[in-house]
Amino acid sequence: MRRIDLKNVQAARLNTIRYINRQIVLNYVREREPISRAEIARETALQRSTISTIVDALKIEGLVEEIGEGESTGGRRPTMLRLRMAGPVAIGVAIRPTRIVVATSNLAGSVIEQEEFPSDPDQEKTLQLVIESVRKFSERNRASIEAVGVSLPGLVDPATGHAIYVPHFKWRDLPIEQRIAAATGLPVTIDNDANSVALAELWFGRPEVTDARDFILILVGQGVGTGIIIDGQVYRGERGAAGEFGHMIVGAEAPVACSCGNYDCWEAFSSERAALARYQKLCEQQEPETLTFAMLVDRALDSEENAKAALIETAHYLGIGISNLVVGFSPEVVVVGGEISRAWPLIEEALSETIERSVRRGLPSARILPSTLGANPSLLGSLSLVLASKFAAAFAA
Amino acid sequence: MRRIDLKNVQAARLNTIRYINRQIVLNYVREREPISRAEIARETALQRSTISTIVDALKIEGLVEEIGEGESTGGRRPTMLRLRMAGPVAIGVAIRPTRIVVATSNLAGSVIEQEEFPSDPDQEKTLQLVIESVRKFSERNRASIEAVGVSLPGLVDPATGHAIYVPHFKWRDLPIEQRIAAATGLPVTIDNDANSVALAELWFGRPEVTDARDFILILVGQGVGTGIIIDGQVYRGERGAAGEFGHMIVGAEAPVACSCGNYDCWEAFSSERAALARYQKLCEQQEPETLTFAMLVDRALDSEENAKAALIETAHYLGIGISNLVVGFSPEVVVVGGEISRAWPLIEEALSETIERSVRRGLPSARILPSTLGANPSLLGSLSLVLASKFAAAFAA
DNA sequence: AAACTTAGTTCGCTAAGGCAACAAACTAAT
DNA sequence: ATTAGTTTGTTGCCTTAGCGAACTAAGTTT
Repeated sequence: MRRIDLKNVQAARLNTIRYINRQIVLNYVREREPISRAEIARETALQRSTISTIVDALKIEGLVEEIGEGESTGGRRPTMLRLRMAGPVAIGVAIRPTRIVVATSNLAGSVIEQEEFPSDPDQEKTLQLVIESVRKFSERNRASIEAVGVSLPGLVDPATGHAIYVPHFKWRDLPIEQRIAAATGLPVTIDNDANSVALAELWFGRPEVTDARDFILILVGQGVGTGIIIDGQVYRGERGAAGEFGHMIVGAEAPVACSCGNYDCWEAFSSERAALARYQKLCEQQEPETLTFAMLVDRALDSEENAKAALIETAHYLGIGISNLVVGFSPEVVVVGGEISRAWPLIEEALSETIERSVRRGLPSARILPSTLGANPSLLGSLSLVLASKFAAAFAA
Repeated sequence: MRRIDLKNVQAARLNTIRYINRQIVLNYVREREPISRAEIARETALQRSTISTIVDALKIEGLVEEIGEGESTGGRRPTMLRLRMAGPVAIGVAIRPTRIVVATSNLAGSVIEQEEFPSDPDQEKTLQLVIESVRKFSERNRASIEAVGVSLPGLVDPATGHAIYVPHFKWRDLPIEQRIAAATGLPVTIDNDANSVALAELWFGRPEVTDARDFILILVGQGVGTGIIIDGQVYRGERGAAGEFGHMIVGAEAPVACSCGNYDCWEAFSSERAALARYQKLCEQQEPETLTFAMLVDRALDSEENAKAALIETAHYLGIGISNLVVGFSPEVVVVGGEISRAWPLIEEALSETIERSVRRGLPSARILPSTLGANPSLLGSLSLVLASKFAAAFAA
């Protein structure tokens, strides 16, 4: 029941019907593999002959492959289908404050080759490092690589391909999409890291998340980012500014300054930097500046009291912001991503406690879950920018 | 770029293509009337022959009519089309705390006949009054009336057709959709009043609003309701609980109790009841209990100082809640509806002042506009429940 | 008056799903 | 072991609906 947007709508052509059904069949193969033609026909109520024609086309395109026969249920045994596993199809570039990760993956999102290197303070040098790495992977897999996805820790306009403002690198209005596309000859998609990770959760997360049509991802890192999924797509709001919840005011006198310079933003209370600052303060005797957040989590998991206290206080503030979002969106799920999710057993209680406070008279409360995307969520996010576009619906209304 | 929901998706059939194009053509006629077949063909890039076939079908269905010829642009003069104006097609029922309005309208949402009567404290009697009124209109327009829309001031589950909880009437889990449908033999759609009014703004509001894909409607009445439009559709969240922003905590010691009994909800600070309580307090000498909010607005417009002060303080709290929502959703527009919008010149400053406070570093701020739906927004809302379903896209992904 | 233009219709063509029939391959009962 | 019944996948003809070209109607411009 969506209002048709006449400015963007595409009328249906004769091939539209085939395109729609092709995407549906492709998604059945992706989500229910291994699956037979006959079962897809039963589920979609399309004719078996129609499914066969579509599967033939998907096989020729290299998206789907047959993997032998399944069990008989009283008749001829079905031919089982799955996504084609071999061959890298996407390159993902995760630009993070200190380190940059570039990798190739197959259709299912499994990483095939991966490379990691530190960023350079100089904008041009960092960009050149990225371009060289992408070019290397692309040349090694001529023909099979179709596109590049790039995730950035900052404000991004995916429509124009410009990085509007990336605090850590002090990038302003950098046309990074065009730069990489021109240098590699490949199509490039860029997005904010939180949006990318939200997309990765939507397509490659645990079932509770991928089954949800509406959820919110909180990405805790140097800052705090949010990615909002509504009706199975990233919600951007006007000028892509939705998701800038990191700058919600949740108090005063935060332990560190926000990336925007203020001391009252949610990010200044809940980021990895905030947790580290709390730990430094608790320890009094000076901890070295080189202490990373990963090390802090390790110490907390080793039951070091100060480390645990710093994390729990950070989780408390994280919870305050989450409760604001839950009241607003009534999402099915809230996913917390970033290094902090490794410490889930320690912080879970502090998180849910704060959120319970905001549960009001019978309104459903969302489930709070840690991310399951592993050590490099923003890499999977950047890959998702490419992979999701192959499976998503780009049709109608 | 939406993820396909395999549990709800409908595969495309041969007639899907026709249905999609039919809805597109219908919406061109609605939004751009008067318009010719040839112009629709140019805009959609469909063949003139295709448009002609579709328009013929729409004429036979009684949705579209010809209204003579337009101006020549150097060749044969075009035949202009518009929505069929004659004949009521929808019945709308706006159930409000004190009065109930029932009306018929044509396809364009113009009210044709209208009836208003007070509600009865008894649940069954009120329901019987509504059913009798609907039946009268329906019998008077045999054949042409297609469906009934009902808007309610409370928690509603449009999926099951139950009024979950309507505070003013103390209705709990009332299957009102089935009751009216059974008694009148017509299809019935129900929804929350704020959602219905948001839908009316989306389809029948001023251009700044109907052109927006994302906006928020704030409906100020006995309570404060919110309707959220995202990507041209009502966002409901899990179990339809999105839009219950009225229960956001924005302070303590509100002038009146919220419908939920608490004194810290946004609704308790910003509703018509809150404004009346403020006025009573300012006047000290007892104002009669029968003073309505409409009278308060009239007095304020007559420059009575106490009335103005009560409204401005109410607007101040209204603004606090709105700024929370703006930060979260980054909508293009926020529309304020209800009696209070009549006092716009008085409250505009108080509203925008509060909202400016929350505008952070370059993030776009939404435009705040009064509703233009007239004296009975929830009536137009209930009619929209029927009319929108005729024009909306119910296809694909 | 002749040459263009634009609008709307007619008619055969093509793409793609529907449907029925059929062969292949299996299970289960006699 | 034979026969009957199921399930899968394919083949070929039918129908739907957009495409495109040709045609008529009705205007404007030179």
